[in-house]
Amino acid sequence: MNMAQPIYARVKDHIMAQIRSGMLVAGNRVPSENELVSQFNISRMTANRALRELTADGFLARVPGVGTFVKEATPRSSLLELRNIADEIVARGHRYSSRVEDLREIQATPNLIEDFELKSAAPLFHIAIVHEENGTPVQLEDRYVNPFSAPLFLQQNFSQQTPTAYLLKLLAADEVEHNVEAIMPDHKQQRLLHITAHEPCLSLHRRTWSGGHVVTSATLIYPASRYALYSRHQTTSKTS
Amino acid sequence: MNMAQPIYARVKDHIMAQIRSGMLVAGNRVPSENELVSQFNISRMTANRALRELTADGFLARVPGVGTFVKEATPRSSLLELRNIADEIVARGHRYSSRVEDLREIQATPNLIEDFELKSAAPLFHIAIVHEENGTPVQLEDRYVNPFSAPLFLQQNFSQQTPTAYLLKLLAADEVEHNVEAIMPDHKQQRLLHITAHEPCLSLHRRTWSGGHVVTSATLIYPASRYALYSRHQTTSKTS
DNA sequence: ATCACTATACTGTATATACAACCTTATACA
DNA sequence: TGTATAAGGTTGTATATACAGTATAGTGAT
Repeated sequence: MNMAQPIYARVKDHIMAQIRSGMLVAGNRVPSENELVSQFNISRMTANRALRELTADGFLARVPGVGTFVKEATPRSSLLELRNIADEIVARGHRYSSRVEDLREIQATPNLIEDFELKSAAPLFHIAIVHEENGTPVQLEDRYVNPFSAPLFLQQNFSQQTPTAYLLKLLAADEVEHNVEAIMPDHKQQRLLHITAHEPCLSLHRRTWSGGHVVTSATLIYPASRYALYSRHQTTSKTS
Repeated sequence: MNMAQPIYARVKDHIMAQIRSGMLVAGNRVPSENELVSQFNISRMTANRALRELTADGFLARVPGVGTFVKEATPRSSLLELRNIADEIVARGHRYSSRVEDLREIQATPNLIEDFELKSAAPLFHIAIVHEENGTPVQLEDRYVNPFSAPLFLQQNFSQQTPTAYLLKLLAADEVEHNVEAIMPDHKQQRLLHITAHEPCLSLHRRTWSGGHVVTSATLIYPASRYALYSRHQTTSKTS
């Protein structure tokens, strides 16, 4: 086979494209192995590999004797990694949108002076942006950025590209600090997230260093009913 | 095949056991597919599946024309390290105490069957324990344990040693999954944690694997006013 | 000594075939 | 009507075979 992509990968892409486009949603049945055999003129083992790998990736669920089905996409954000929420939403096959609520230069408050390890008040960039999944607000991002690290920050079009994506492209993160709390959002936050007064939220505060300086400090607020933070990783294998 | 475990899984276990025991360390070469064929009297496709899946799991790296090698285990730190809350409290110079609220064998519910990757209902061990710092409840631990992994779990004295400490001593964790949410605790949880009705809590759900099996599944509830999750770590490579 | 070629080992993919286990539905029988 | 049985579709696993692509070691000719 002298193809750019192996057949099983093309079958995987074909199914993922249908999931991402919304043609297949959670609970829907995907073609059986034999149906894929007829559809693509491939062998059953190739179809099996495509479905098996998508199952291992968590997108499908298989039931012996019954069929293969699209799994529920649980909205959750990766915890330890710096990932772009827009990518996460699109990867679930959902629609991403955002509203920029504020974007300007401000003067560092005492709290921010501490956050950015400054010696005295200095200008910082600030952005407030609401990230939406299928039109529903799922994250309120309140971010401050060091002007020396990203001098062109204010000129970016953040309806095209999230602040995270821009900063990741611009700078390599050397060090990351996370602090996670459960909070009751204030009135303004409730309004921006379209939630009621009694819904708790996750507050993820993250500082990122690059080249020994604090590049950005962000508070990400997730409504509890719509989002969770997730991580799964292997640990160093040691027996002693 | 009327075996308890499929052949490819046994080959995977065989290799993982060597990695865990230290017989194979990072950089070492593992047997080639044809060597596994001779060693186990299996077909090459079965050997291929074992090595391919271990590669997808991140334990091995394969180089066409050369061989298959044990990959460097990248320790991903911290927020979510398996730490013993008693040690943390003592490390702060405070007094640790605990109250065991429940400790017995139960039958797996559908949710637990999924959590533990079981095929059908089976017995599991359960413990509910409140951890206290200077007499104030700071964590409610609701944990289920696989009896095959820790058969003597129910006989332990958990006022002397936390479940986490016992399990860590008994088993090496290969993989850990975390899910963090903000919740409003129910009445029972409020009572156990001595908090009022309007205080949000962090809910940290953690599953731990050892030797390819889910060893334990725990939900840790922290009152927002008394605890936050924190991590700070260096990143070796740029995250995309 | 250098280069080209060959043999060999290894991974990667694809197919055809086979059998087991499981589930649902239809059918036959009591 | 109710129950057993059969049939067919589904996933899960295992094997034998084939060919392509890659890396390395060795061989031989120049």
